[in-house]
Amino acid sequence: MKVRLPDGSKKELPDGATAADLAAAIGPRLAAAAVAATSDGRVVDLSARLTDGASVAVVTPDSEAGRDVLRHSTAHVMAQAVLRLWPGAHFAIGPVIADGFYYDFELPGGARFTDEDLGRVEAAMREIIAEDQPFVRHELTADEGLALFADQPFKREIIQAVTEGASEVDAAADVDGTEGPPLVSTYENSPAFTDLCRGPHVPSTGKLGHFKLMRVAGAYWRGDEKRPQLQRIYGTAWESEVALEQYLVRLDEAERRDHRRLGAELDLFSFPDEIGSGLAVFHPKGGIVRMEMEDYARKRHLAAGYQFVYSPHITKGSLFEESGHLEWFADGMYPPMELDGGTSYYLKPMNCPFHILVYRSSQRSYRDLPMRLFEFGSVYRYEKSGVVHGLTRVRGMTQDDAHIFCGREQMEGELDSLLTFVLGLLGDYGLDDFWLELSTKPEGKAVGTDAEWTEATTALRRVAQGRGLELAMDEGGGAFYGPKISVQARDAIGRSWQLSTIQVDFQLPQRFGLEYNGADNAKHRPVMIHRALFGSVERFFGVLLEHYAGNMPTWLSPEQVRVLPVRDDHLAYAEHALERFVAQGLRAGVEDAAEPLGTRIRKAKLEKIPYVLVVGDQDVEAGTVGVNRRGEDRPTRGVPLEEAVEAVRRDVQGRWTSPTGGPDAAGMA
RNA sequence: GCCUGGGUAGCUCAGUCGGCAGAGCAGCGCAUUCGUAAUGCGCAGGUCGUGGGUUCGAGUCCCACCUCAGGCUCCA
Repeated sequence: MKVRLPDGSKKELPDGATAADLAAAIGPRLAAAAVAATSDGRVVDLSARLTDGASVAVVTPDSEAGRDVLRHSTAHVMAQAVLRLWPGAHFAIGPVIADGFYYDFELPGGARFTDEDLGRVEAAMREIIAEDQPFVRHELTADEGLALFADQPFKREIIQAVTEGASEVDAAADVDGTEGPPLVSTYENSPAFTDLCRGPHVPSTGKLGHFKLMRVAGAYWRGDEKRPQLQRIYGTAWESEVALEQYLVRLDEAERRDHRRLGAELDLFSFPDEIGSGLAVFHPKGGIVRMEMEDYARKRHLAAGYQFVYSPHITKGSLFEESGHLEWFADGMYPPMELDGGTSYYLKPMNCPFHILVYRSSQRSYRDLPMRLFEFGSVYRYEKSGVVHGLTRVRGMTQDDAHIFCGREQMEGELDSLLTFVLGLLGDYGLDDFWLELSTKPEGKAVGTDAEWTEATTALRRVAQGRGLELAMDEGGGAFYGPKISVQARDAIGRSWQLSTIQVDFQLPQRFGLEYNGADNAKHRPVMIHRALFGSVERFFGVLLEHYAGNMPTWLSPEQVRVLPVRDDHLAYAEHALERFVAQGLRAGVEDAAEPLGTRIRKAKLEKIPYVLVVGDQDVEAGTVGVNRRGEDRPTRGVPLEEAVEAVRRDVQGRWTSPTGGPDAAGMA
């Protein structure tokens, strides 16, 4: 028989040859490295028989597919190790995830994993790997499978779900697509361990070894809060010790960028216990960053035709009854404050009802539309205690929130210009790698007719597609009142953050009976678009901080320039220089020579100040400064003072994100 | 809310068997006046997350709560 190789060539093999035979026929080094193969795009075991005419490729561990196989096989070895250490444990599923894998278990007697257990499990895994056990695939009927896993309830549940053709396809099992009784596949490592699995796997455990168990966690069976909570171990596995090491370094880098750590180090914000979980205070330096962020957004919104409104933090419950929030969002709200007359007041979780009341405060004409009402609105949401996380998930936040009221026929155009506005604005903050996600009607938790949902969803989809950006579907992920597009941004180290959301809403205008007089002198109902570009100011702050690793662009930096006199007899000149920067509206400071120059430079660098200027005898003489820019190795001496002022001014005015503030400089301490 | 691990000086952390509360950095004082990432000496700083309990004696053992981290679930 003949098979086609990736380079287009054909290879003649004896009938019945396996993928391993193919690798061996190509070369001994490939055969030794091979962990799996692909046949017509499907990843298969090396032991799989090839079919005549198939397009095949050998999979090595240094590819995405290869690492997946490695990780999946390592997960099996971990399960085997856990079952060896905890006889009678039940094991559930063990899929591959980004950069690693996990496996869920139920330990006998309700036991839990502790961090110390990770070392024991790792040691047992290394034994299994040293034993070089083969992964042997078997195919069984469902009944045989149920018998084999008689004492493994989770495996039995998977077999039942999969063979009944349930739509929830599970990664842990495989159904033979052909006629006859449904088959499931298993992999046997040793007489002591067989796992239900779709595969494929490396040929034997000896191919594994560059792994590390990362942490233990609880996880609900099938992600359902109402089902038993299982014990999960997360691990990572790589093709080589070097690759594993590089991954761990990458984790360290992410940790160095952690906005919670940077927030404390740079004295930007904190979460005092005295206030409560998920409630931040911004310190003076963080306050400047935030003020600049907000001021620029205000300017852009004004220019884009938004009108500014303000609304209170609390309201009578009747408003949230009218809006439907008490019916649909009560779980996310703080409990009511009961006042004298028995009236309940609530902290607002959203701004929309207030903006609606502004709209409804007088008669509206088609000439008023689209009406775009903007507010930095602080809202409070009662998040479950386990979910608060730094600035990205808080209980009190400020949204850069606006509601656009427009005619139905204006909707699509408005959405389109809105998306342009969003991407442009985010770009000015230095984010420029986006993808979109379209969230559709949530089942059983939505208001409105199917026709309305379809109309809104279609409009959003058309606008999103018109952008040519990657578009992912989030079926059932919409809010109860309408579908949405969320704009996801990738940061400097490739992580995605959900930022902007744009939601269409036919419901609230209806609930609140909103109207406008059309050109036809008839009453019409406006459409409402909810949108927040930062998502929340707090989250966006955190995202920018991580994106820049604390090296905020100069225009956002709390202190843009620090002037250091070499000796105190240069102090007067340093202060003169300072005045020149301050006169241009720049944020600058001077530190006198009480400490050695090297120490003061180090302090300024650790504070990530974009421009450190040193002035000494020569500068006083010549009217110059020595410029030490963030992200550059060596300073530039003898720059005329006014030239330096102008350079910083241009940096700020242009909102440069590179090189001094951008990701290019992000690696600098 | 659930699972695992934490909370000791402003920060990072040590604290053995239950027996006087420790270090580095930061801060303050004095000296030092220096050309590009840590000058020296000294001083001060703590209700060991909070509240109960066990004990002659608790940072250490037990219980409850608060809070943080990593997950699950959820979401801007």
